[in-house]
Amino acid sequence: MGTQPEPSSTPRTPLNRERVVRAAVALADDAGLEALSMRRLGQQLGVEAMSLYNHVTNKDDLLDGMVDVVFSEIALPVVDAGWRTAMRERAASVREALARHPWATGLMELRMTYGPTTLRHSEAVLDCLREAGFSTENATHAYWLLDSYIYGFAIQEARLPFGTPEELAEMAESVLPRVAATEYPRLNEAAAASLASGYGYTDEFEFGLDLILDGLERLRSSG
Amino acid sequence: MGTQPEPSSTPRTPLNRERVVRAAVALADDAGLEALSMRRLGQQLGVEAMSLYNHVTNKDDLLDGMVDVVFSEIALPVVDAGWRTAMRERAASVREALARHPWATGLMELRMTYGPTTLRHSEAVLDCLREAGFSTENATHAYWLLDSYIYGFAIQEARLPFGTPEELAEMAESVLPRVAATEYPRLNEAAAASLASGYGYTDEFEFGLDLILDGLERLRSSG
DNA sequence: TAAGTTACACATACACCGTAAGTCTGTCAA
DNA sequence: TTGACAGACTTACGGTGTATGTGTAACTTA
Repeated sequence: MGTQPEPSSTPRTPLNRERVVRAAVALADDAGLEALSMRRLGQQLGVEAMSLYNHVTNKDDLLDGMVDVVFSEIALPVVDAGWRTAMRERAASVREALARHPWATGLMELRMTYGPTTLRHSEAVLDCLREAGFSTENATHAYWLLDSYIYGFAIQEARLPFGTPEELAEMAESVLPRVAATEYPRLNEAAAASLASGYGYTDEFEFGLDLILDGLERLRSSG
Repeated sequence: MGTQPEPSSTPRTPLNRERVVRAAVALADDAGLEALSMRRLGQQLGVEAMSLYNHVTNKDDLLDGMVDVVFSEIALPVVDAGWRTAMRERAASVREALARHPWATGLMELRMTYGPTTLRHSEAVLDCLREAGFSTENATHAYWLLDSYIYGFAIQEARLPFGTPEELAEMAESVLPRVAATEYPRLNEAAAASLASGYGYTDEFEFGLDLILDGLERLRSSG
């Protein structure tokens, strides 16, 4: 091979779109979306900002790619297991993905990605419901309802500052007494009850999910 | 009164926080949130950008104020009418407010406003549910469930590009044939059905809402 | 009425942003 | 060897939020 290339001084790993997008996701994950600038991302990759534009047409394009990464982490529903567990698992999968990347909920609203990932996912969900006996209309209803609930829950979860029950307790102890008591008795009552029964987002999420699934089951078997 | 002030050359209306925030809301409403810059907002008010900082500590503070405006447009639940209609009307009110200001959903995630507006609202909702016979725990569940659904629905509604059935039809005609048919039969099927029955967001919203309210009613009367 | 204080619009300046445009360099094909 | 080309680099422009300092008109107090 004659003279080995012998990467004289810079052993540069060959940047590409995949690497750029993944680095962006990582950066947003642990520094927040507002910290994601082209210059800083370039820095993270050992490269000037403008070099990124060889692999990404735009910052918007980059953000689209990031959303796509998140969506690709969502498991497709498995029809064989029955529609109900399929929907339960899908819901959990979506929630986990959005919790893993809290910035994602903020992005989804703007960019609406009718890319193959999204389309395939929608198709799979609808197919699962139709196979289970839902009419076309009811399958659509069910999809809207479930997705609305899941996204809405994810947003609220991302918005609240406490992830663990301990954080919740700490927060409640410091904030509530000042605010509430006489003026907000119901809020106080609810907070106290939540504290008493080691409150957790997962339980809360599943409560609502099951209520919805119960309603959908009734819909399925009756119509 | 001697010499009337007689605003010699500049009859400046006396800027204040209220006016600044309202102008920001108006600007975001019809030019989009990304068009809202301090300079442009100042221009809109006939003032230099820096002058705004006499009434607003921050851009974040401004955004908080905007969110507060939106929340203040949401009607408090009226207990007398019964919990179900109270919750229905509240849901409609929230959805309308968020649809009026599509940028609001994008903001809510970040800033979490435990201001008096929000607290009072939460208190009223919880009180309504408790008065209707829900246990403390179930009232909390119900609140989470309803809010998640409403917010999630609002986001999806804001994300989709077609507001009217006509726009939907137009969109479907242009996009679907290219995408779907053999590869995405269920999506096609659903789209066709939606087109056939003059599809509308309000109907979709109320379907899910009623299903949830039914579930909650069962919860209330059983436990 | 005079002096002092305050409120608030303004101008300037800085660091950072996304990105258009052009240049330099290393690799591979002919 | 040479030519093409991919891709990283440099420079520059107009935009952003906002720290800092100045000027002025309106109120307060003596």
